[in-house]
Amino acid sequence: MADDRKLTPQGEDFATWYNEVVQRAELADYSPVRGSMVIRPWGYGIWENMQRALDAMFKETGHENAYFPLLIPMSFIEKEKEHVEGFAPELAVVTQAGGKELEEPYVIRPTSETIIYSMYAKWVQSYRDLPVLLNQWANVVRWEMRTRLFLRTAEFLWQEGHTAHATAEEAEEETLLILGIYRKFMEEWIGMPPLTGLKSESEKFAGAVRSYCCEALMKDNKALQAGTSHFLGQNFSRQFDLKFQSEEGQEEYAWNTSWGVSTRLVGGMVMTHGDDQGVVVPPRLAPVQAVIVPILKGDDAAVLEKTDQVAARLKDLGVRVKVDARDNLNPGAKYYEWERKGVPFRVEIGPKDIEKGQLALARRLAPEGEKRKAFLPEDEAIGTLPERLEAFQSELLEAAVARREANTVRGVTSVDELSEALDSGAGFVYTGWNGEEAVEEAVKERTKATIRCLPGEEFRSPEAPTRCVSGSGDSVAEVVWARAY
RNA sequence: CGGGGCGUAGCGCAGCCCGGUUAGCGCGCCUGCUUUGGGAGCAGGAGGUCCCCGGUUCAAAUCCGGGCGCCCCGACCA
Repeated sequence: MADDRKLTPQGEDFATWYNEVVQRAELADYSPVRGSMVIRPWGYGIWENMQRALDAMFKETGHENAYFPLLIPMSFIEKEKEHVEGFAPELAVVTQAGGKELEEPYVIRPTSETIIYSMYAKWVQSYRDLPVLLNQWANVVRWEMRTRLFLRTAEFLWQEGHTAHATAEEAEEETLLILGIYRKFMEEWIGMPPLTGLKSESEKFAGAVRSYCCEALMKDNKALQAGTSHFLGQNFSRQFDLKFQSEEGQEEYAWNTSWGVSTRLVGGMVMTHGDDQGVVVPPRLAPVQAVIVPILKGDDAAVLEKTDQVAARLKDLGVRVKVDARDNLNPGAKYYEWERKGVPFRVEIGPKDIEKGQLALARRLAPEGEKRKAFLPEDEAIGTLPERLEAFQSELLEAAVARREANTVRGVTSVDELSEALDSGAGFVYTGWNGEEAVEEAVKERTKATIRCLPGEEFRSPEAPTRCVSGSGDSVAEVVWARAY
């Protein structure tokens, strides 16, 4: 159980650090299935807390959960041209069942637009049936060439929202509503502040008219696409005959949106806050917010009794606590283990503390120059823990925002300058763009960076760029470049 | 799919080039005792299809052929 090796430092090899920390913090492990991982209880607990928070936000805004089949008829996927082109290379297909060849193969869903809109077509006749606002929590399979724990796995867990509306304006509004929810969730729960904006034509979802996205900057200065919200127009409704009769009696195709975030967010959390000691889990997501370690030296019964008392009092205050009373590990070994897993606070209780009516309270991270561990009067330590957890939560967000800003370069006007900025460690680089795909390709070829998004208004530079970074043509939009996961 | 690396006890590795006893080491695990405020100590013990299939040989972890999987770089990819 004890694991006394140090992690590969982030600065030495970030990718190796990531693989080690995910496994050794017991977030996930490799499985016998190629490219598929097992999400272990610690990682799954974090995902469950993400789910709970997001689910509540979806429901507050009028969405309901439903569930659609895992298997989708091949012909459904093939109906929308760009959709099938986008997903064909990574489909897993079922051709046999019940010992017989199937008449029509089934695809294991890579995403569910097709089967969901085919059902909406049955349920919607009138504008009075709109909007339809459904979400499903599900697993999907995409046969990726190269997989990485949480970031890109062949099978992953996600939520996918699918809505149908009577007007384009309403659908667009929905797309942006969800983008806002994603952003709020990432900031307030993960402490991972994303840039939000629009995808370029080449990066948008296969089958969408427009894709909005959340792009977060990881500690190695690579961008992670953390969530997307798509305006699908009538692309799918036309293929699946999703029509309704309008108030004026006209037959019209519905307007759709789809949006999703996945277990990739757990990887984003790791790469946003983790350090050389391990993962750091934001308090709101932590399955255990405070671990209590009893220091046993002879007077065990008294210490264990006090430990249980403190645990009960913290639980009453709404703190998720765990008592680690294992007797085969030294306290130090437990500290390292819980720090690697990223528990925000640790409480130590020993005979000396009982004598003095105090507790030792240690933070997973402390602000510059502050000690991580403090001895506090028992009542104070317990009573202030909820607010300390909230403070910890906001400090994580503040640190992540500061890191993003420190690694952002604006006003870049040439590809040379862009390339130089990226090579000297910049994360997000802002430039002008003439809207041509050829520029994206040329820059990608040279720098490995892609347009992560056309940033939303509040992220744009005070002065809009006038010329394209390529040097040819006026800028039609400011864009953000980064090397991405 | 191209290039590179790797696969030997739960984990990390040595042994392989140059075939030859019961296949080793560290950590972990089990039992006991002593410990416990930053990765405990001693003693005893358990644990192996040497990734898989085939070939060469009196004899294969080791040599040869094929396959599978993992990691890194690239290509590909919401």
